[in-house]
Amino acid sequence: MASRAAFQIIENCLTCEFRENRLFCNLPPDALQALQSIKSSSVYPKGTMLCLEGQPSRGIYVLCTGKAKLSTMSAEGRSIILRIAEPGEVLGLTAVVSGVPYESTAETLEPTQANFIPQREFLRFLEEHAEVGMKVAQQLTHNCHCAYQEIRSLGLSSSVTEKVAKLILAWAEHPLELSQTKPGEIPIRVTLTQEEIAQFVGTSRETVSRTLGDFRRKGWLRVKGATWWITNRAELAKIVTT
Amino acid sequence: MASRAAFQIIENCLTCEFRENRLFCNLPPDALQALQSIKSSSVYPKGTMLCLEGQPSRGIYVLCTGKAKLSTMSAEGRSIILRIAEPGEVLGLTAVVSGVPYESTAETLEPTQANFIPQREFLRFLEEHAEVGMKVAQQLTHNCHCAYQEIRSLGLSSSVTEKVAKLILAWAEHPLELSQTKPGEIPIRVTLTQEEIAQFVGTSRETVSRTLGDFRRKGWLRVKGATWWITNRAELAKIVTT
DNA sequence: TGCTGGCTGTGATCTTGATCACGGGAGTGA
DNA sequence: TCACTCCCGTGATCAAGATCACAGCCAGCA
Repeated sequence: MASRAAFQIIENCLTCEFRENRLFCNLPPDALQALQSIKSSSVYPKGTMLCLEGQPSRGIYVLCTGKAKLSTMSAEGRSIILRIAEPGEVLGLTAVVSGVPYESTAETLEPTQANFIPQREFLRFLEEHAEVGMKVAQQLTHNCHCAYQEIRSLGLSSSVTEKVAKLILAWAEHPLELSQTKPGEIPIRVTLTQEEIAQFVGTSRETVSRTLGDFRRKGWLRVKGATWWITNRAELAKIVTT
Repeated sequence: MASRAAFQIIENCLTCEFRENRLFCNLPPDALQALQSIKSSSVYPKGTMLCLEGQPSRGIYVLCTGKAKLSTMSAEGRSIILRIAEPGEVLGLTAVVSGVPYESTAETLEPTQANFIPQREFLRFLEEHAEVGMKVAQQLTHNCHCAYQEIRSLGLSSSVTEKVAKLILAWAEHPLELSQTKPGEIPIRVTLTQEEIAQFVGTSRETVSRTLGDFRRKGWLRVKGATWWITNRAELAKIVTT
């Protein structure tokens, strides 16, 4: 289960090899330099709560590696997953920008490196580097976009089967790189439990289990631990468009 | 049905009496002056489509008076309402900021005055007036906030009854000012049809009809055309918290 | 005056998926 | 090695709400 490669730590934003592909990190050199001096980088184990819904905002987190699930709860304690944040994304931005409590809970799904920037320092940084404002806007836009996707999924997809298929196909956009892959099979890494998938698509755990069982029985999917293989993408896609 | 008062037109942002209470309009004088020179103000009749989902973005609209419903469609043509935009809000911001097509359709629900600002001019304006970036961020934050609310409503509320009650109570936050109001009754103006309410809460028109009928029969609600009276707010609230 | 089209009320039926209940397997720590 | 705790699979039951079908109402209009 542990990854074979040692966990890679990114020391310095300026020399980070991923910087250019990432939503928030690709800043002009002077801004990066300033960012470097106010951030504090840490590695958090799986299951760490970076932000807690309803807590006063302390600052933002920029994900360097790993993933975090953002979720929100109802008064009764039921919860729903808003989205999975990827490296390069900023967490807690809405709270810090508008000076309100965190609007969602962020929990790491894997060991995750993140840069924390305290609220005051970040706001000052924002004032001094106006170009960063645009990046902030883009991250917020991305949040909105994901939220709208989720709304479409919850409100417009007719059946749970369709929603689950849609989710799996979305994952298939970023397939795993494996040496021993049969042609036509798409390997993906699934870090969510069935319970969490259920929270993502707004249904119950049992229904997800049944749906996945269905897909497997039809030969559209193979599951082994956290690694899944999509064995018939076309059929899955057919469900979604219907 | 027509309002007795003549439709009030706001000529000038600098002298606009509502400016201070509004999300986007309360800008520093020099920014306002610049805005004044690039905006073009119009009054649109009810039912005008200001933005169309999927169309390339041409610019943004700032609502001065009136309301607009923002909706999005699935591939099959079913549609869902994302939120109702109020005066002071900016429409089409995500599209213009990220340079992508409009993400939702905006349709006026009443005769509506709005300031249109073309994309290029707005982006230039944004560069030259860094303070505005913060307003943009706040509007985007608001969009996110509403989207998350909607997700909670769609994914976490157990019953349709609850969602409808929640919606009505949200409207009750901005009651109508009427001369002949009985004490304890909250008059509200409802510009949505039952079909649209159904799209808002993610259910069918018939179910909304039945639910409202239920509320009326229980004496919690009185309906006359577009004016409704909430006659028992406490009972409605009871449903929501359960 | 009557007609037309959009909105609303309501009955009957049928499907989906929630919920309860239980067993089984895999990892983990004492 | 044995509990113990998470996950996952699956059966049975049941209710909420989608869908179809139709009728009434009202405003606007010729």
